[in-house]
Amino acid sequence: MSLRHALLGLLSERPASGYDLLKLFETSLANVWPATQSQIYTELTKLAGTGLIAVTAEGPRGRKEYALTDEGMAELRHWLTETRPQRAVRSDMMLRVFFLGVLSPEQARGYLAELVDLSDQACEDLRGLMDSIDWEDGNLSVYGRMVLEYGLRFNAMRREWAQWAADLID
Amino acid sequence: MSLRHALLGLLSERPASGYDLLKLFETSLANVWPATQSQIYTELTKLAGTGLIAVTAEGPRGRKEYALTDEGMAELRHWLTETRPQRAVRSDMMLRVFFLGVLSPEQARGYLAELVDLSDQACEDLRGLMDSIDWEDGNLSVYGRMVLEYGLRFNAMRREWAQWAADLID
DNA sequence: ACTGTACATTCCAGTATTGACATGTCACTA
DNA sequence: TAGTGACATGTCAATACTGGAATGTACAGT
Repeated sequence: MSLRHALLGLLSERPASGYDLLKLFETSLANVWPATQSQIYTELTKLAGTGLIAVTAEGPRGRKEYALTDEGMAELRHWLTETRPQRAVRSDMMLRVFFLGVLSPEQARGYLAELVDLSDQACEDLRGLMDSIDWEDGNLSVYGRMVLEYGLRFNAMRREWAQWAADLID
Repeated sequence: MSLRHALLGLLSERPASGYDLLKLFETSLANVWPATQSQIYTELTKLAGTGLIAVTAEGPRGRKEYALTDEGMAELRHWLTETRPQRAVRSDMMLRVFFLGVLSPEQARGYLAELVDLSDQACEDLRGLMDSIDWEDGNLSVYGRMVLEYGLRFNAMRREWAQWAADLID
């Protein structure tokens, strides 16, 4: 159900088309809630159907600009304040670690070394993102930056952990 | 596709019934790849259909014990060595942070304070889990412990971050 | 005038996941 | 012996997600 709220959240900042939202997902939200193009367009149609958002303008190439309605804003606030976040986080990466025992120690170490590289790469990407973003925006800018910091800390933590774990195999 | 491999991984340690696997998911795997009962039984049937696992014994109450076949083991190894883990991690919790701007600073701070508590709680739960597990087992024990350590570090990191973020709002 | 690229949307089949409901057995104990 | 709780599986409808195909428009540069 979070995709719905992710869209409401983005639209709370400013009106946007499906295409705009897709780009926003690719940059800012990709690291916390990835979504595909088909999913976004489908959900926008549903959201418009239930009145949480509305088409406020039409542009070239069939562009439809959506904006949050009062009901949509109410739903967004309700989600943020009245519902508890899910504790469960799925991690393919960590799931694999459980079963490294079926591989040789060398292979297991190799996997963990890969995680180190991957975390480094992710950190670098986030830093690139940080530089590329126009930080003059509204609320999303302040809180988006917070999430970015989280990403950096998270990857640093994972890097250290993978290093530690790889050393442990010896 | 990871549930399939999670099951293969657990069965690589020892044969087990759907019920056993369900319990294993509830404890060890709940934090990296949650799965429901219906999903597990459905997947076991499919896996048995494709020959990656096989029923090796039947017990009371219709209990069916599954074991990994050679093909299943090959598939598990293939997954671990030949396929890249997904970088994307969905986090409801962090998604919300993006949109805290629609709330008052007090409410936003409240949410972050909740994350601090939640992380503390998670740490405590993991420590409880650590004490309750029989660490004399095979491979799963070694690598399961690694994942547990990851959980502890992860929650500690998140705690610090949430604290930092809450302070930032002032 | 042509061409490539970015813009922009819709639809679909297949798979994964959720959250029930339904059914029955076995062991223990009050 | 009646009841409870743990054991054990199967099924279903609804929703979420993936990955791709199909279609077409506007614009900038050559």
